[in-house]
Amino acid sequence: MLRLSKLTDYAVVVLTRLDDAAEGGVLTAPVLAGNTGLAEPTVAKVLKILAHAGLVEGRRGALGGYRLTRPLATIPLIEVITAMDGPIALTACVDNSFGVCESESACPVRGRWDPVNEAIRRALTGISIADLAGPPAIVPHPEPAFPIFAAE
Amino acid sequence: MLRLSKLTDYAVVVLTRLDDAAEGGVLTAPVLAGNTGLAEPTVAKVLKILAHAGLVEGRRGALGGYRLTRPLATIPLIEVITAMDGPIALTACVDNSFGVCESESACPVRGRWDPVNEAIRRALTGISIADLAGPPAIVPHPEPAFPIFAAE
DNA sequence: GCAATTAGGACCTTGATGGTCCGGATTGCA
DNA sequence: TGCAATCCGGACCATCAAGGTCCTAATTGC
Repeated sequence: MLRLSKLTDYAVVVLTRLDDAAEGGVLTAPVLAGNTGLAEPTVAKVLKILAHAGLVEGRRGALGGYRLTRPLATIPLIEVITAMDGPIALTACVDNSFGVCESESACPVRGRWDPVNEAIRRALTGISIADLAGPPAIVPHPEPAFPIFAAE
Repeated sequence: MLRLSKLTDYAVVVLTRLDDAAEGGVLTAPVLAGNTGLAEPTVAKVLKILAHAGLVEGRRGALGGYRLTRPLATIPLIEVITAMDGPIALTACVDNSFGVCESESACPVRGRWDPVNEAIRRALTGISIADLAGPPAIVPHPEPAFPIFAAE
């Protein structure tokens, strides 16, 4: 299905809700769970991963919570996907690990998936989380030119 | 990981190998299995799905086999992915089926994934199977302009 | 009639994903 | 100083779809 994980979907929702916090304020995992309608342990898991990626910042103790480290408009979608799902890699043969594919010698598309991955990577880089959460009006993207096969 | 299924990967390999057949000739599943290094039942499965999608044509009986219905250059990658994996849909909330998501009322990104799916869809439409199997030299794509957020 | 081949589907196994839970560390407050 | 709230890190298990195999028809050529 070429789908991304639910955790990534949750992450986008949580990030947009986290944006509702007052300036400099923090939101706790239970509060975010309530706001999003997601289960609290799940939200906590998402926040931990996002914190590990540096997208959010956790503060412990009483009056602790999470807050964004950057405005949503400066967070490209691919960064969230990479944080939650790992690097974009449509197939297993994208890395240069030889010897793992038994069809290696006969495979005619070996190494050819890279441009595809790159094309998708660029598409996801050009969309910010703010674009997903923003007002209904679509904001034209500042980088309209999009050559699929750039010079390698 | 944002990966597509192995079957799709196999499909691309099989299609490129199928292109080796002589003009008008056919290749049988066992032969293709030998050429690709994949298991014969797996190749047969892939071919059946591709035949159902109209990308290849099967001929039964003795001297039967499969052949391409179109040149590889005219088959966009997305067509193979759609045939093998189903339609591109990064998240479950892309269709307009209301009432299935318990967080529906609180979800701030509802319906906002469509542009993302569309962006990826375009990226994959601009790449043909021939591009994946072709010579190392990258062929510049005839449709370089790629507005992420087109007017809706 | 027989062999070769595709067509269609059932079946089982395996791995990743989704989701939950627990103990420990940190912080603020009484 | 003790306590409560909260994040942090990881382990754990259930579920589900993907991967892969196999079997039985249907078709075709010799």
